[in-house]
Amino acid sequence: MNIQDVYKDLSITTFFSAFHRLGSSYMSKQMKSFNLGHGHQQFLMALYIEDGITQDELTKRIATDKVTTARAISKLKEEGYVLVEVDSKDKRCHRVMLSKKAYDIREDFTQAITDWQKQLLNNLTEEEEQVLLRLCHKIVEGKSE
Amino acid sequence: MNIQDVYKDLSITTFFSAFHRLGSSYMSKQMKSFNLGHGHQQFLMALYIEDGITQDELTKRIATDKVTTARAISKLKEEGYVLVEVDSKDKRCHRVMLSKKAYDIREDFTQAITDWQKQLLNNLTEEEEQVLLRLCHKIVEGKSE
DNA sequence: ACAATATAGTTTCAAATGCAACTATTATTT
DNA sequence: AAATAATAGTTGCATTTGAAACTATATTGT
Repeated sequence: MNIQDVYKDLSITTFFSAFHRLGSSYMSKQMKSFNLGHGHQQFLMALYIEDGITQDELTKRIATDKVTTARAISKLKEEGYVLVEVDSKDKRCHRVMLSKKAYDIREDFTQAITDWQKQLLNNLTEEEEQVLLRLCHKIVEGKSE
Repeated sequence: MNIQDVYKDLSITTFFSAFHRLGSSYMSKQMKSFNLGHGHQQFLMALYIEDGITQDELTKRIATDKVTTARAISKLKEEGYVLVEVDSKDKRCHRVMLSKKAYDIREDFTQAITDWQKQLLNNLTEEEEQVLLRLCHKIVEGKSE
């Protein structure tokens, strides 16, 4: 039984899970230098994209649980990467702001993600990579209405 | 800031993690009727594709940790879905065989996976879905040499 | 043949994650 | 305006998961 046969019936779910695990493992090591775990990566990324959003917005964008967000932000605060501030208009909302320290590591951090992506997708052409990203976007767009 | 902008800079890693989480959550509920968790799904799937492979082979195909495999198989055995047998030639290897019970649930089980896939990819055309699957295969092929 | 190395699997421990129940604040209904 | 419902976040508990160290068997090198 060759390798194509082995994977031929695997579902999308299995692929995504495998890619997630491989990425977690890789990023765990990379994030150690920032004193963070692989799970924090997405939160930093989302905040680089839009600084100052609330925990609830983070939860929605990352498609995770609010508990996970709360704990991730708590850790990021503890490590000095973010500041948390209660919204003046709606006191239920906590706004998360990136610190200087967070911007200081931005380049190294995004490089680590880029490196991982390159490694994971090394078998794809530039064009295929773009197609894959576009399909991912399209999947997400279908969910966010 | 509209939804496209929000996701426009997200990396492949973030997408895969989100898809994995969404799938885990969905499959957790589905797997309850089999007395299993979402993590067992991939092991059953791999065994339906090739019955009687060793734990080590399972670990490699699912791209997980051997600890995770050991525990998953232990649970599947406990629930009567598999039988484990020490290889006669190499006593280090444990071969995992599907039971009748495993084949009995096969249809319902694969249906659950199909349903999830449909739900996740509902925004994609049939053709796009095929492209996505093909790209996933290609990514994996690059890893397995 | 024996020592060193590699491989398959298990055990132990620590970290990540999710669900349910909770508090605090805001919005809606009557 | 008071009661009810909805929303944002937190806490506690249980489950899942992975890394490191371990045991048992097999392979390799001399």
